[in-house]
Amino acid sequence: MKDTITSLLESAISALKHQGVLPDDLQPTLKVDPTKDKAHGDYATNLALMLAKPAGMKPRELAEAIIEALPASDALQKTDIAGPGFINFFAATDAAAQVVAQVLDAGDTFGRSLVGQGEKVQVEFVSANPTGPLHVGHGRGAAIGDCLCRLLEATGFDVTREFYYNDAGAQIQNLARSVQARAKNLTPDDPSWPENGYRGDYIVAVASDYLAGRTVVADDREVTASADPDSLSAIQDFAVAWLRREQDLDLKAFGVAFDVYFLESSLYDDGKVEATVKALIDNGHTYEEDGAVWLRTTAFGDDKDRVMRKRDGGYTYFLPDVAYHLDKWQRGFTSVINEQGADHHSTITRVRAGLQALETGIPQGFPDYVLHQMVMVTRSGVEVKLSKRAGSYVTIRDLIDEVGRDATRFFLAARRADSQLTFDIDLARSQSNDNPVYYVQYAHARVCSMLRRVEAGGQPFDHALAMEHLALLDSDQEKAVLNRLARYPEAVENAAKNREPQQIAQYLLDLAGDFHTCYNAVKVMVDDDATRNARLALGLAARQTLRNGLDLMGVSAPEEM
RNA sequence: GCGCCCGUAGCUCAGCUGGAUAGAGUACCUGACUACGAAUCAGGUGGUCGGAGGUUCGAAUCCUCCCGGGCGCACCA
Repeated sequence: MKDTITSLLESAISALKHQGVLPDDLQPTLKVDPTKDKAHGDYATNLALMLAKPAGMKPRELAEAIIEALPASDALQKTDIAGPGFINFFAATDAAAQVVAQVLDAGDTFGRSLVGQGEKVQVEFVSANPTGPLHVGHGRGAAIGDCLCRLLEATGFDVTREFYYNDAGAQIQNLARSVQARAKNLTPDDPSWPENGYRGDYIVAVASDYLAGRTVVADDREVTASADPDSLSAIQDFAVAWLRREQDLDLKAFGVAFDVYFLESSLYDDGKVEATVKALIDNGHTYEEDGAVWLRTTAFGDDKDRVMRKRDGGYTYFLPDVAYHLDKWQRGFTSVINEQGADHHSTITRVRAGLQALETGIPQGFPDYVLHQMVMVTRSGVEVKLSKRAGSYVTIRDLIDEVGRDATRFFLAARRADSQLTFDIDLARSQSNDNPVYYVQYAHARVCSMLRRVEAGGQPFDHALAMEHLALLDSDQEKAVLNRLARYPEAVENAAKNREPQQIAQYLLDLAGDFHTCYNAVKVMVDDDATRNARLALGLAARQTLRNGLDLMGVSAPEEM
């Protein structure tokens, strides 16, 4: 519908150019938007307002000229000029209703497109170090990152999900010491408890499995415990595998899976860190000062230079980061999105500067970032502090257990990534029926229920008959649903392009709202075969679209609730 | 002090990259199940879009400066 109007406007413009009303060199960008108020028709354009000045005419006069020049079309019922010079388009009912046929024909593929043209995209998200169960911040990253991947897949990209972690740094040694202390029956209150040791209960479980000689299998590793409480390195190997497995289970419960697990230590093992250092030095972007080697990141937009090799000979964290992103580029990912917490935002400039200093032709904006702001969790009106070390943080598993996977995923992905989020556990748990996700799922279940009912009543849905009578869908409520359905493909494309999963959540709430309103206003189970089947078809199209949208969010579409 | 993000109804948040009278949910009032599922719907109360300037036909949206909040600012990761 939108495309039809756009092409009509294009011919109108060229006609007006021909008549000399508009200057020949004018190249207006056409903007046709769905209207908010149905009194303004179905679609509107601000074209006359945009062109009034270059044309030297009053907006309303120009709008009249444009309408005059518009070719005749069956798709339009009428056009109007409104307000300061908007042109409103009223779609002919049978043309608008064709979207029902489109949705039912396309089925699961409705809304999918090929705009990505098979381009490889890598999305790195969660990337938690294996020192504890995933917390709610990781959950937000998982929900947003996975939804982003689904959106990119739906728009024709070839997506790789990647999880990056460090199994060798200071935090991992701290983990090993904490497990060892538990294995030796120490508690965090003990004077010889490791400084800043991990206090969480899971450390007790790791220690007990270690002493029992258990074998743990994670997605990317398998380790059998040696049970020797004095071997710190054996404890470390086991603890890392144990927590990787724990995180795998968290992610599985959340419905998120990764294609690649990438180890920071492999960058050292494969000589990639050394190679990166050498390239940076060879390119002349480094200097020595105070016994350390610095990278001149200020040459690439940073506000101060950064140490890359410490006085003790070790590397700072950002060097492997640069080597890692060079590796991504070399693996053929020209498009890389990093989804991470906003507390890491300062690495963006640094990593990009390091990549530029390598002078390998990597574009300045590589990689892309989607940052999510902090999640504050409240219980009984009091903030629950997120702290791995304290061991009292809210895990993603807690939330799934308390409010369910669907609600948790929807809640965490339904808000803009760059605004802070308050997750009120009491509200999510005690009033879970008020959660928006149920509103959307209920709309889906309602259509399923109708379908069951007509089949049980011996009047099953007649697709061919429905398609002949789609023009009967002419009430305001039905038109609202039709318009909403027609906008779904664009919503998916926009959400993917803008990297904003919450736009899908918003769309689903809008569609469910339109549907519920229609359901209450227009009875489907009527005697007239043509009317009943046309209305059922509308319901089925809504159900299909709800299902497709929920799938993009990794949320189920139940047939009954 | 410097940098990034945010500030929209009592509360939780949308607002389709500049459009028409700023919208949902929740909370609080009024109504609708002897019709398809009331986990729903219809109506009402509730706003100086943090503030002040600017850009233009038009600003919650873009620019500048303030105010307020969050997060960063290591030879930690």
